[in-house]
Amino acid sequence: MSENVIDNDNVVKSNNFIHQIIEEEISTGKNNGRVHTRFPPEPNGYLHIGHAKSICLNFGTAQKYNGLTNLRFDDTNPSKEDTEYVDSIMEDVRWLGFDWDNRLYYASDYFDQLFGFAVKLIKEGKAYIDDQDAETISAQKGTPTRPGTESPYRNRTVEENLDLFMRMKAGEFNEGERVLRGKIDMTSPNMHMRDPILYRIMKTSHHRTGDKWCIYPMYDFAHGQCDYWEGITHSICTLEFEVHRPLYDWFIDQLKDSEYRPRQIEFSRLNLNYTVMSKRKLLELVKDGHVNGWDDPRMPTICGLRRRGYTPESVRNFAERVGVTKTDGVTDVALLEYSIREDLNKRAQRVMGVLNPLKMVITNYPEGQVEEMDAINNPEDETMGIRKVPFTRELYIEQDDFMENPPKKFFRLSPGIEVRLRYAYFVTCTNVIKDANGEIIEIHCTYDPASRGGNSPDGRKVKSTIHWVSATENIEAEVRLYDRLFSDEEPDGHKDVDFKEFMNKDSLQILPKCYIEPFVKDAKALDHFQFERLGYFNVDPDTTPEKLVFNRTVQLKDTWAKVQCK
RNA sequence: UGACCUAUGGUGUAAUUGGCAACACGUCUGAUUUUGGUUCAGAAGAGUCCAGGUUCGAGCCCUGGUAGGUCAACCA
Repeated sequence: MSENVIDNDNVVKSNNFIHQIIEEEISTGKNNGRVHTRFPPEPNGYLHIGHAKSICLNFGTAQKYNGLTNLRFDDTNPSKEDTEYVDSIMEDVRWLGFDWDNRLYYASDYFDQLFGFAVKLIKEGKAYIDDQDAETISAQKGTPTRPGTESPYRNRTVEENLDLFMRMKAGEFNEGERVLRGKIDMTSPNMHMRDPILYRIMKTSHHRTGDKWCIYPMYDFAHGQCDYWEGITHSICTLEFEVHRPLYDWFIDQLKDSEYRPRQIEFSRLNLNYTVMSKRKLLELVKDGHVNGWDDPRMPTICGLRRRGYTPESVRNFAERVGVTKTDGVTDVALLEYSIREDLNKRAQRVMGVLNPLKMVITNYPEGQVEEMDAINNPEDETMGIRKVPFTRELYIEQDDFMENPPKKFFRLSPGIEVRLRYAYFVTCTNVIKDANGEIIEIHCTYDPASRGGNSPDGRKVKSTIHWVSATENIEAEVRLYDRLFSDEEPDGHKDVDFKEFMNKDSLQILPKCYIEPFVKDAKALDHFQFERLGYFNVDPDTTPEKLVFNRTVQLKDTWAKVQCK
């Protein structure tokens, strides 16, 4: 990678600013040189490519410094969370290739300790019960430019606070009637320090603790403490938590009883052009049926990318290439596409498939004859060997590979022109058959028997090699072509226009009847292929024994398409 | 009238902590090619947000601006 510096000892060093901080700390012996990170999703939705960046950062950083990474579910708000999400998150992290070993935690594991810590703060006069409603408290908080004012309940006695807190826990009050607040500083320039709410009443059963609790800690009151109790050294999160850091540190100060101290470090979240990344918007796309679920191959979710045909390696490489900084920017999806092409080019089984069939009849080829042609499985990897492809008198070729009146730089088949059928023969177009409307329905060719395998003994050249599939010896398949979901580079970047206005109406194109060479007949869900000259495709899980379904992961680079545009 | 953060080719990042602004994607040439793919060779493209200052020397340090982001859920 670009940030890799190969020094004289030939050691590859990747250094983002977080790694630099860590190396500095290791050299000064902070936390005894220990590195322990965590990936802390809230189980309220599916993970997306932005989370993948965070996962790679957290797990990758720990790996680099011989440290550990915990998986921790930040489940402090039972009204939004569900085990459905817990399961999908674990699956996605594993799929990416990371392992939390036996270190699976939940913020809810710490509810008792958190409660105890709250009691301690109350006893020390650092927290109090506020009886006001949300609106009043909010109004008293002031604004970023105007200081807040103190709650009339701020100076209750410890005894009264303790009594009220116990009664909150016992369920004596209704939701919204009481909250526990930290007693910090209502005039702080940082809004988060203005007596933040620590606990609120929620009479909702929790997906793990059931009805044991009716008061739940807020994010700020849970996250740093969980870090502390787990021995986390580097609490890596996204930029919007920057202003929470003083509060994070304040709680750590109240907790700390040794030299050990976790440190929150913020980095900028990933943005991709032509896509939206917020959970809320992705949920909207799913709920309103704009896509077919969280794992729709057009979605930037990890499960969507997986179904689309992305590999864990490609996603990890992408994350590495994007880098880690504090500057917010927008990454070009072209980089993501490059990452998957790069990976699949080396690994994908090649196969011939015709998406938009045009029948070709080789008039001088014996009827009923079937020849087995040798085809290379992957030119990038000789060990993958060769396979046989059946060749017959009637074939399908791609509609785009024939033009009756070709423009200047069109190298493919047209009347009177000779091309190579890949791994088979040279053929020359002799006739074009049209229907009553003048539509081309079939083309006739003659072949040169001497060119078997694709080379003529007389050494003559052709300008083009096209792919083909036997019209009789093939597998029919449905192929789903995907394009970007949005036609605008930044669909959620317009103040007055809803992001859905920019949805690309042609983001999904279904080709119900394509022809693929017989090799794919036993392909299993998620298997990758390169359809030669077209792109990378994988088998969609919708595939049944009766019907094979492919997704186009990404097209091959297409310089001809560029030429045409000019 | 606030606090905090950020600013380097079209895009994402780097610059050994003060020493000729580098890499990748993208773009454009050319070569090779039984994939208009891959690979290979090469090119264009920034003088580092602006203005001062320190210095032999500043993307890095100092001063002052400008622009953008974040913060006013009993969300995370």
